Amino acid sequence: MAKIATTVNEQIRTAILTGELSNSERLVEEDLAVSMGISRTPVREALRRLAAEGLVDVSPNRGARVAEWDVHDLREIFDLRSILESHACELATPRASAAEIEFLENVCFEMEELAQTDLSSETRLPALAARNRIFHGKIIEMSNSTRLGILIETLIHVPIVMQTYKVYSPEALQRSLHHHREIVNAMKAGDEVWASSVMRAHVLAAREEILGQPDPE
Amino acid sequence: MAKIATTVNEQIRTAILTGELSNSERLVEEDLAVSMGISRTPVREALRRLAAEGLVDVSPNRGARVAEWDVHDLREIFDLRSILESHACELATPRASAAEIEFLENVCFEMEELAQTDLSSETRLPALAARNRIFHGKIIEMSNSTRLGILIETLIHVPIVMQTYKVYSPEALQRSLHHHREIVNAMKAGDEVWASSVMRAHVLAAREEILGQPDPE
DNA sequence: GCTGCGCTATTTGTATACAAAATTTAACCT
DNA sequence: AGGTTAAATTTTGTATACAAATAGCGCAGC
Repeated sequence: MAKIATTVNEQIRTAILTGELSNSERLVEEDLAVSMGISRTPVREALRRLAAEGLVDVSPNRGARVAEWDVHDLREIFDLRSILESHACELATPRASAAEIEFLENVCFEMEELAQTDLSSETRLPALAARNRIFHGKIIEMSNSTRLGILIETLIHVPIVMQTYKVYSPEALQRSLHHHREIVNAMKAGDEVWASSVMRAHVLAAREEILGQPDPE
Repeated sequence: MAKIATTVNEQIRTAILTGELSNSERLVEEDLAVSMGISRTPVREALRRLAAEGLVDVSPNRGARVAEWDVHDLREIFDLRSILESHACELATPRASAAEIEFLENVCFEMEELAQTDLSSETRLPALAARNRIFHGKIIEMSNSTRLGILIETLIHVPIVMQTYKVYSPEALQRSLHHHREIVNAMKAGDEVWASSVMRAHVLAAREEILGQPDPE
């Protein structure tokens, strides 16, 4: 069993994402350690990693709390995602191989199938969310920009992604799937402006679906 | 003496940035620890932090090495900076207060003064670089987007920034200063498209100045 | 000379111990 | 009673100890 710290990282992360650890709750190293039957050392490491991922806040000598996000934060995140993922599309389009296009089309097809089936939401939504991550991840990979991938990943770690499809209305889901198709079509046509524009719209649409109207401020 | 780990972090970082630790050199925890007269624990923590910042690579059970960047990496970084800093300008422009504009104008003025003086490069360049960081940092701060600031910061940690002005030709320096002025003017005019466009050009120009022509690949 | 094996020595990962700091609790003094 | 200070407790930060994994090295075999 290599790297307990990694396992711990996952455990704490899912605990946060599932809301098992409530917002701004204090994360006491010793408590977490004993509850997992390990020592504080790997817990400490995991907490620091999670801090780097933005899931917890740590203050010197005062420990870690689970991070808190307000609507403004989420808006920031979606704005940045819209910019960065759109850029990923732009980079990916001229590099896309036929095999990669086909792969993306397959994912599109699977998601469309899933959207039609009447499986109970408990099985359907995770399957959709997983395919969605694959779709977006593949494009980022195709962009061939390591740092871009890292930046997007740090943005995505934030919880909403988990619940994204839960709040999706049927119409929004349809629109989302159409966006995916359109992105692939644009890439197949080699039109990076088209592809990146659709991706930008795609993410911004998700933002509105989840956050509602832009806050006036 | 609070938080040795933070101190260590700084020490190792500057050691990397100054090239004191050569590229892809192995960073043995114990060695670093004894050379600093402390234990492995804070060194470990510092290394993980630096890994999160992208300055070192750590593999499980295999330790940390200082990260290596090739031209492709640097190109990626500048491209992303051009996008993100331009976005920062876009957000900052409608929010800019008169005082903030004045502050930026002051920084511009100081940099222009510095560029004219005949101080030896050893004192002039660091002063210019410092003002440059202040200028860009202020705009990011004005954008009021925490995450945007974090993303840009992780990109900037990479060494080139340190040497940026060293390789600047006099003409490039002049252009850079004019860009700064133009950005402030655009913000004063409340024209976020103008401001963000100049910023994008500003960063891309820096990219070319430092990296030369785009690699054909 | 080169490759593959196994051994030893380093080096990382985790646990535990102790010191410094912060938080909580209790007592104290107006 | 209210608020302030001072002890007591908890919690973090660092050091040390030990187990597991890796890397380096020599040697045999071809």
